[in-house]
Amino acid sequence: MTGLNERKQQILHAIVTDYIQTAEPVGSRTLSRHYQFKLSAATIRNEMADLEELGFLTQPHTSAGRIPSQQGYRFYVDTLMDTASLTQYEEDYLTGLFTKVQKKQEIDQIIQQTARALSLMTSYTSVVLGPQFRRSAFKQMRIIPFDPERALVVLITDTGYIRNKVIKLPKALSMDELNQVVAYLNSELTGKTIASLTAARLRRLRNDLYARVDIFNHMMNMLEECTAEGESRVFIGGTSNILNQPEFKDMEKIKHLLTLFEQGERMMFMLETSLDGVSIRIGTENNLAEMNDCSLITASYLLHDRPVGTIGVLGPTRMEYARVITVIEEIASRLNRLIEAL
Amino acid sequence: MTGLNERKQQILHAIVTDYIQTAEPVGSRTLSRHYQFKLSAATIRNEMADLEELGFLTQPHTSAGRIPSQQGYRFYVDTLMDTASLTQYEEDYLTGLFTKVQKKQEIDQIIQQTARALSLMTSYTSVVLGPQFRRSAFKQMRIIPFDPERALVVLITDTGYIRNKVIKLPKALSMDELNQVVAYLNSELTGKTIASLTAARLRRLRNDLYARVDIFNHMMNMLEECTAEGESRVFIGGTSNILNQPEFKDMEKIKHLLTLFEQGERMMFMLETSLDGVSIRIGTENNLAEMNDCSLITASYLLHDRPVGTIGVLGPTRMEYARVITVIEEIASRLNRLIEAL
DNA sequence: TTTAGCACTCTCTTAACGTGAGTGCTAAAG
DNA sequence: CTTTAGCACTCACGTTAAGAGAGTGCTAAA
Repeated sequence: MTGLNERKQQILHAIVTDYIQTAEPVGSRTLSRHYQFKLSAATIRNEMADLEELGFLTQPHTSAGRIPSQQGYRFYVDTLMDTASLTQYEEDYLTGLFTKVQKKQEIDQIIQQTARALSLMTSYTSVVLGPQFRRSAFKQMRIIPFDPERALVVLITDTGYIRNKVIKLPKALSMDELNQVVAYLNSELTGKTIASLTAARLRRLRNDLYARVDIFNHMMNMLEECTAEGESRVFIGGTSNILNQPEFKDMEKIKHLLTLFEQGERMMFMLETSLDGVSIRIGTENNLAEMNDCSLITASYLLHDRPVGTIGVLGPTRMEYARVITVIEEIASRLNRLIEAL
Repeated sequence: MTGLNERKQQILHAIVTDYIQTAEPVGSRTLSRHYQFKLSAATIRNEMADLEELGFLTQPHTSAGRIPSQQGYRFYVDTLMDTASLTQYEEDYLTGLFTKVQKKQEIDQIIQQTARALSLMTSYTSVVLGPQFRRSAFKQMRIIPFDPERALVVLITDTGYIRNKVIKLPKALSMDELNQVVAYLNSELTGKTIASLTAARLRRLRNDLYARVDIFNHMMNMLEECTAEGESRVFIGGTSNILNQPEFKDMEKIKHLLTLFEQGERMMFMLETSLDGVSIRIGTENNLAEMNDCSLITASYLLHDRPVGTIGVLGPTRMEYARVITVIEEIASRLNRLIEAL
C-alpha cells in the first residue's frame, strides 16, 4: 500500500535530506533548483501534495514548505536512506581512542569514554547503558576481612564488572568457616547469570547453608541488591549538544529532556527494551512523551554473544540518521572487540 | 570604609531579600510600601542613589529599579543576612533519607543521594565531589587471582572508598611470592594518605622489592593512576533546576553551564579549592567565566578531621543564601556523621 | 501529463506608539 | 539639615500596522 512510485520516492528523499541539513521547511522551488529533477516546481508541488495526503509530509502552516512527518522519516530510514561512511580522520580518531582506553581496564571508564566519543562524533547527545549486572555471569566471589568486625565481599563478573560490598561479620565465625561458605557459593554460582538467580535457587542455597545462615544472609543481600533494578548505570554525554538544535529553542522541551536524563530508571527502561543490532526509534515510537520530537538510535554490545549493554545516540527526529548509524555501528563493534578481550 | 549607617543597611537588606524573591528590579515605591520604613519613597530614592554610588546596587537601565551588585550580595551574606532554619518536615525528610542511605554502604551511592537531596531541597543545582582518593589514607591492599593469568588488586581506603584493578600476572610468580609482596606493601603503606605517596617513597619501595620488580610495577601503576588528578568523581543533580531561574532564559548561558558541567576536571578545580567550613563564592569570585552570574556555596565533609570531599549548591547570584546555607550545613553534618560511622 | 502564471495565504521582521514603572531634580515643609 | 511632595523625563515592554518574502493551490495553456 505504500506503493510510492520512483519519482515520489526521489522527491521524499530529497526533502528529508534537505530538511535534515537545513532545519527549514523545504518548498518546491528549492527542490527543483538544488536537485536535478527534470521537473518544474509546479509538478513537484503536485507530488508534494500527494505525499502529504499519504502522510509522509506535513505543513507547519498553509503557506510554508513541507517537512517530513514521523512516517516520512520512518520510510526514509527503512528504504530510502543511503549509507554513510567515516572519514579517514574519524577512523584514526577511534583507533587512537580505543587503544588508549584499553589500557585503563576499568569498565566504567571505558563506557564513559565511549559515550564521550559518541557525542563528539555525532554532535548529538549520547546515552550509554553500562554492562547490566543482571545479564552478566557470575565469575568469582571473594571475601576479604579487613578488620575484626567487617569484611569486603568482592564479586567479579565475566563482563569485567567488579562489585564490592562491606559486610559486618558475625562474631562467632572463624576464617575457615567463612572460606567454606565462599567456596561453596563459588562452586554453585560460577557461570550462572545474575538474572538466573531466581528466588527458588536462592532458597535452595539458603537451605544448603542453613548452618551458616547469618553470614549467608549478608551475602545474599548483596546479590539481591544487584539483581534489583536499582543499578542505574546510565552515562550521558554531550548534553549541551541538544541546545544547538533549533527544534529545542523552546525552554520547556529542554527542561523535560533534562529532567528525563536525571531519571535513571526511565532512561534504563528506554534503553533496555532495544533488541540486538541497531535499533532506530523515531518520535512517538519511543513511548515517552518527552521524546516525541526525538529519535533514538541504539546498538547493543555483546559479551560471549550475549547482549549486556547498549550504546545510543539521542537527537531530534530531524537527525542525520545515515551518519549516526554508521558511527554507532563502528563504535559498537570496536567496543565489542575491546570487551571480549578483557 | 564600608561604614553603611543603620538605615542604609536596612534598605540594602530589604532590596536584596526582595530581589531574591521576585527577580525583579526593586524600586523606591515598592520598598516604602512593603517594608515598614517610616520613610517616603523620595528619601529611599536618595539612599538608593548613595548605595549605588558606593557600589552595592546597580541599575539595569536608567529608569528601572535597583538590583544588588556582586558587592551588594557580598555585604549581605557577610553582615546583613539572618539565619534560616529547616521546617520539621525537612528535618524528617533528611533523617529518613540518611537512615535509608546508610544501609547501602556504597560510598558512591551515598554521595549521589546526597546530591539529589541537595538539589531537591534547594531547587538549585547540586554539585558534589566524592571522597578524594588522594586525601584518603591507605587501609589495606589485597590481591585476588581469578584466572591463571590475571588477578584483581583491591585497594581499601579509610574513606570507605574501594578501588579495583585487574592486572596481568607474570608467569613466574608463585602465590606465595605474590602474597609476600602484598604483605610488604601493606605493612609499608597502611595509614599513609595517597597524596603522601611521593615519588621518593615509591622509589624506595621499588628498591626494597627489586627482586619482584615486575609485579611491583603493575601495582604501582594502579597507585599512580589513583594519585593522578584524573579521577573526576563529581556528581551533579538537578541540572534542570537552572532552567527555572529567569536569569537563565538565555540559551547561551545555559549552554556554557551545561558544557562546564561536562568538564569534570574544571568542576573538580572549582570545588577543590574550597576550604573547610562553608564557603560562599559569588559571581566572579568563582574565577570561571561561565560562573559570572552564578554563586556557589560549598561545604567540605570530613573524615577523621581531614576534609576529603565537598558538597555544593550552584545557583544564580540571586540565590536564597540564607536558606541554602542552613540546608548545606545540615546535610554536611549528617553526611559527616554517616561517613565517620562507616 | 507537465508547465507557466497568478492570486492568495501566512509568517516574520521592523517600525511606531502608547503605557507604566521608576528615576532625578527642585522646591517647599519640618 | 533632613525629609517630603511634585513633576518632567527616561526607558523597557507590549501592542499594532505595514511590508516583505516564501510558498502554495488553482487554472489554463503547451
